[in-house]
Amino acid sequence: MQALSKTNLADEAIEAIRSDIVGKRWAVGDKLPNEASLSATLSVSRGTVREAVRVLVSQGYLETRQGSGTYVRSTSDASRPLTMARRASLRDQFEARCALDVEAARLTAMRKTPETIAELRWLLNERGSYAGGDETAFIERDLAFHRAVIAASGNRAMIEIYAFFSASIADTIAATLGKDIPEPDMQAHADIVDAIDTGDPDQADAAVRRFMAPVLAALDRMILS
Amino acid sequence: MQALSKTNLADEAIEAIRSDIVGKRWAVGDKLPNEASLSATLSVSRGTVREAVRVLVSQGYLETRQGSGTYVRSTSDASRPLTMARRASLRDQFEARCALDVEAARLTAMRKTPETIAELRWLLNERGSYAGGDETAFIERDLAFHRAVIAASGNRAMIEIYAFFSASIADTIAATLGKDIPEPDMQAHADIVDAIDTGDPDQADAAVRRFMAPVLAALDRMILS
DNA sequence: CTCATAAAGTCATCAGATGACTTTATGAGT
DNA sequence: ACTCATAAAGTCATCTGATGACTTTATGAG
Repeated sequence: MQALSKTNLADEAIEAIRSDIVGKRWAVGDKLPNEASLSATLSVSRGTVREAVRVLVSQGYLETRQGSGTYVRSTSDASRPLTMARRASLRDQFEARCALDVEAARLTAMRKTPETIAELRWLLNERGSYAGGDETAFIERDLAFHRAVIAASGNRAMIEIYAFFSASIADTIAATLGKDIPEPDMQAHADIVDAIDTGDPDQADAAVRRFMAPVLAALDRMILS
Repeated sequence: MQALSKTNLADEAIEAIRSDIVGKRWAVGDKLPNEASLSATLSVSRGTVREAVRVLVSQGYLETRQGSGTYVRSTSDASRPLTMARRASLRDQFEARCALDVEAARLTAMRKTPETIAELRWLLNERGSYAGGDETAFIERDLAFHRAVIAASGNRAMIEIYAFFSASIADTIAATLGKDIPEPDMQAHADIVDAIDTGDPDQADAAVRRFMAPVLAALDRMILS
């Protein structure tokens, strides 16, 4: 597909072996070639082969038995996609989170109740505007509002995936860059609630897109610079 | 949880480092001691340290930057949301997948190239219509088309999450009910490609929604009955 | 004070060697 | 012919040392 990400030898070895496993070249229970053979086949050192094998063991694909060999334990790993998603770029993760924001807002608009709207307005009021002080707490209040919008959609799958991206994005931001990312103001937030309150999915959709556009644009500028 | 077999230095190193991470001895973004130091601290060789670190990287806890060091990326268990999302209802999972379909189609419409469109049309032709025979192979071809639409968006996070839901949905369907879910026909698929080809995100969005509506409606009837 | 360059620090990878454990081959004893 | 202890071979586990690639920091000329 696209291989623009600089890849190291061990990761290539992991993918090479994994593809042979999921491609059913070896069945469950089969014994892999020994480390020396794999080393020669993949044109990497034995140490690199061992790193690759150990990762695949930790992911449940393989099992090693000292003195005996390495065996296929499973040909699939359900946790892989999320692990990979977590390694995607900040831009991509944010874009995915936006997708959930938009679609959840549509659902919420269709399924809203007066109580839902009241709770959202209350959370938004609690959030307030940032005026110095404990930034972590403010971010948590902000996130609580967004989570509530998703939660109001009633879709548990979206709720969990959204939480996944929120945490992953927070990690990435904390680890890589300062927060030069614009924080939409009170009015932008209130617009979302109002749009949901109309009960029209298209209005909710549009409100969230307007909300997110400047943030995504800022991320693009960061990448280009 | 962990077996009592202590027969493995690398696993002990993994647990030692992981416990220091989740125990907040190092915060997110912190730099770990270099490989030589870890090697001395844990009383294992550098190669063993590297195996341990690589496993933790694959699990999302750490991140290594050649020439710079090894950094804490997350202190939380990344697999929890996954487990919860898998437990969501089939309806919710499908709805989440639709959200990705819609948003990815928008992105693809904006970023498409002639090659992209050509590949999509080729895949759709390969898919053909189901006319009896190997149903598994047909489903795989159908999925390949949908995956290609997502892949063309260029968003790696969405690609992986989509794969996650696809697999999870397939599991759920196989485990619980037969396939009384309607399969959109050739024309519905072709409409999506055409809409993407216009380059207009709104048209792509609408095409996917038209595509998905009957499927979601069928799921709703199932739940109500 | 700026900025190109050198130096130091760190991960990536390789090669070779030894030890531990498992499996298989061997052969004496019955 | 069979049994079974033992040797031999095969394989993973681990260590040591070295080289290359990349990043960060220190240096010094202008």
